[in-house]
Amino acid sequence: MSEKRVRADARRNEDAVLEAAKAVFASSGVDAPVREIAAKAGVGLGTIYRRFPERSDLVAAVFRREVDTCAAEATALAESHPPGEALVLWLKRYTAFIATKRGLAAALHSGDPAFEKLPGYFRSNFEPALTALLDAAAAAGEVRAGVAAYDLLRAVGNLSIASDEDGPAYTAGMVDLLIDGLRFRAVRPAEK
Amino acid sequence: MSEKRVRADARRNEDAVLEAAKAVFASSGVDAPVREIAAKAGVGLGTIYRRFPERSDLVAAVFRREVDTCAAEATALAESHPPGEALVLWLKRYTAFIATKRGLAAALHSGDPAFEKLPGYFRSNFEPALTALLDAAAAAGEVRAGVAAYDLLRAVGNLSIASDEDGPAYTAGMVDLLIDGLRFRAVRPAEK
DNA sequence: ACATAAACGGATCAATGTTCCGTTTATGTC
DNA sequence: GACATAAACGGAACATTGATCCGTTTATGT
Repeated sequence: MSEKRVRADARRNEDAVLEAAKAVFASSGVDAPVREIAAKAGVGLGTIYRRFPERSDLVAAVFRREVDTCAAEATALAESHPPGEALVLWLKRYTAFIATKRGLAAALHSGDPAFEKLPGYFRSNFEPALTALLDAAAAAGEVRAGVAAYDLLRAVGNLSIASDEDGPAYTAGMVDLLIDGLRFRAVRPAEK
Repeated sequence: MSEKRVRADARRNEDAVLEAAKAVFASSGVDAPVREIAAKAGVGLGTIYRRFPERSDLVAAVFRREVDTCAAEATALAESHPPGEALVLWLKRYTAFIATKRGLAAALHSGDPAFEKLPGYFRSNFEPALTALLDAAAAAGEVRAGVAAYDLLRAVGNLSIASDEDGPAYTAGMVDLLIDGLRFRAVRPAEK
């Protein structure tokens, strides 16, 4: 079923709203009022609600957009870095992404139907991205083979669950350890 | 500094409010409106806000009360069951407690200052309770020694993070496995 | 240039968190 | 038991926010 063409001003406003929402969530938290987002985007409330029927739909859209951006960065890194380096850089990027999702995570587990498809979206975007990086790095002999992307994604997610203020340093240190664990027992091509 | 005596009707209403809040959170979710809680408790809105300056203070109070109840059950179980059995029963009770805190967990991670002392309250109540049960069970040779209560509490918490509808069954099964892991390599007193 | 439909935006409404203050009641003293 | 007093009560009112509605504006196709 062909999608009805969307006007240019509608596309422009949608982008503005998503950018504004991202910035407002970062500065005022994921519970910041829609009026603040509208003011920052320079649009009316009706403009936001015409495109996002409920506030949670807007939150979910921001999340999906950031998943898209982070997943796309895997391809970009693979094109400009050696396999092992690309993998490490992306895992650090992903860890940073998870860190900024703390407040969003609370909303995600609120039971709101708008969020129920997000875990799947998350997985269907990140898993292929990381699998590609892992395969390339393993083929280059820079990491061991046989590590499932999903397991790594969950591991970083779990390691990011920290209850003290030293959380970020702890998480970064543990992710470094994880990466070194990947390197250990890598099989160099010439050794095969 | 001596605490000013609180009137009997004030104490009665506070209990009524906390009981009502617990029931309303269970039936309507942790975001249920204060008006619903007031109606169920049979008090006015001013009565709630006089004792709990903000809604999040009420949520935190409900949580502390349930932590108190669950922790106290450890002592009660120890008095009426053999050590190993008391340990198992309490771990299951604790698992059930964690399960009912899903919605509350979202609120807890919202960044609200009312909740920032709760992890400490949680830990300072549950850790001694579980340590006592573990020590008694180890002394009876029913479980291995050397397992930190805090590690177990966190493990059950982490195992309770499930993203599908089979979560409860999965969690129960994994907690059973954990308990069996405790039993394995228990040192019977006569074998020492 | 014009017709038309998509998009806009902000006033308005409903719901909820929170405050305020006149009224009620528990408690201590005589 | 009467009385004074202060603690507690409760619901109307206020502020804020999610969401809706409809007159106006603007993008787009002919």
